[in-house]
Amino acid sequence: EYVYSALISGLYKEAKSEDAVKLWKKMDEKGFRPNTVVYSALIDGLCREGKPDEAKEMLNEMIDKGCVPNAYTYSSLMKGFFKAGVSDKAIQVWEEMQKSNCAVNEVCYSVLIHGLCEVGKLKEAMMSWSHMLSHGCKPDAVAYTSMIHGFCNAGSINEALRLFHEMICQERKSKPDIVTYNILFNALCKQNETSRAVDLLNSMLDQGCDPDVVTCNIFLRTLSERLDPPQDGREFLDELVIRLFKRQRISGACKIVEVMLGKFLPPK
RNA sequence: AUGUAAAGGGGCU
Repeated sequence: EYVYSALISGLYKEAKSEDAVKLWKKMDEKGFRPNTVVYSALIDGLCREGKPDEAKEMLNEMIDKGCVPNAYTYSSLMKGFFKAGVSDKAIQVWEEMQKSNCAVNEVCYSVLIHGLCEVGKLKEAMMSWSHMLSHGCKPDAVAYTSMIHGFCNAGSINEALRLFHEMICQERKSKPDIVTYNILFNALCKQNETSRAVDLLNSMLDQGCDPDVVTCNIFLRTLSERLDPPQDGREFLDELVIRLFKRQRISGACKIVEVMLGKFLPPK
């Protein structure tokens, strides 16, 4: 099981689906009975390939054979249908999971909330958020960030910030990370609230979170598009490097220097 | 304590 699941998953991720299917057939010929993990790897692979309907058939097959789908299986399938633009079927999978005895976790909720937000169903996403809380499932950083992203895209930055402040007080697995911050930077910059974005950047540095290449791109873009006269961002990044260095954040500073070199913005 | 076969979030394109 361990080898087959790892191979199938890896082959699909490298876009070698023919090889994955060959392996699956070979496994079958050998009379090997795949378990939940192996089925889940195949279902996830089919979804990545854009074939969620085939993946759904495999779900039915595994159930017929007495194999019990779990949160991995259902979350992959939901994501697959969302990715294919068939959110109705994704929701059907969600409902099927609810009817099963499967323990729903924060990953399932993240996939659902992300998918709903992506098709503009913010209300439904918020209902899923409440559902998660009322069922005793604690949102982790990804779940929070998915909901925050949904609020930002709907223009509800204040709602997004309310969740963000909630995250700050949580335990480690629910603390905001660089992805959370980048989503907020992007939303604030796009609403011409650059100074609030810079304030948030400062508090991020205080929290011990290092900026990355996406952070740089977000700020460089606003500096060149929203500023009169436009800036190339070199000074901004130079200052960032210095501030990281002063805080002994050597690897964080190096990351920014690498970004600068990659953009032909020579650091001072 | 953490990690140890399969699933989830960010900018530009």
